[in-house]
Amino acid sequence: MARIRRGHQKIEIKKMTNEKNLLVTFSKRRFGIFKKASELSTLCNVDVAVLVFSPGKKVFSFGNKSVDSVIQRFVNGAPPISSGPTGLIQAYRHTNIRRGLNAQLMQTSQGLGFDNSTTKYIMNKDGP
Amino acid sequence: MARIRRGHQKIEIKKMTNEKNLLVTFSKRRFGIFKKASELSTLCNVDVAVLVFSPGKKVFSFGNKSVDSVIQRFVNGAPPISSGPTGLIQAYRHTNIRRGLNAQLMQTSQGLGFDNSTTKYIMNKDGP
DNA sequence: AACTATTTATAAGA
DNA sequence: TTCTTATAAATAGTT
Repeated sequence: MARIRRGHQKIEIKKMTNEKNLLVTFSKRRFGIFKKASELSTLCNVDVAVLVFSPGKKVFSFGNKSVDSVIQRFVNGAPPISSGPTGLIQAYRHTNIRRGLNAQLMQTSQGLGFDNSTTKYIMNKDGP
Repeated sequence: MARIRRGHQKIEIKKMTNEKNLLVTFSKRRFGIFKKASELSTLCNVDVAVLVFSPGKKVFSFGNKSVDSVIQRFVNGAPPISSGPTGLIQAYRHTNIRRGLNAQLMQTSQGLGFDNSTTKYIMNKDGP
């Protein structure tokens, strides 16, 4: 058939309204991120973990090692606190203190719907 | 100058040997993943967290919310265990049980240096 | 699920 | 290290 192809358009980075497209896009992009994470891990010989919650509230994760070991390494800036009613939360606490500001700024950028071309991404960075 | 451009080549996905290139690539790709994660989060209105350890052993993280809140949501399949000498590890334990196989398979694929064109990515998936 | 036009990421270079 | 740009890779819309 002699149908003229209109080409594939770029999309705006904002919440997708079409639920069917959203689900397809979610799958494609989730796969894409996991692949990129895998490549980064291999190329640079570093540990990477990615956690993604689906629209259906399932959780998908990727890690070059087990996700749990990477998370544990992440949390390890804080020695595990093994008592108290909110033990797990407390275990994260002191890393939270150091990451708090950046985390907030990052969230703010997100909230404003930041723009590829001009906005700098603000990233958490923490280390020994 | 009349230098002929040789063009930019694709690279193999294996550990980079040139340390300088590795560091540049690490920075670029880390940024790329964080951007992708941000887009996924916005487009599909889902929670995402990414943890990356640098070659210099620093940890970089991205989350649409605070990384900690996303990790906590991830771990929440298991009620926090707040006692014992390895409290934090125990808190992860029962999610580990369900994710163990996939995590191992994924790691195996990594170890074999898997190939874009043929290998299927095996991803962790867990949910209620 | 598979196909392509287009957009986006990025390897190499400046 | 930050910018440029040619090529490779991801992906939006379609089939």
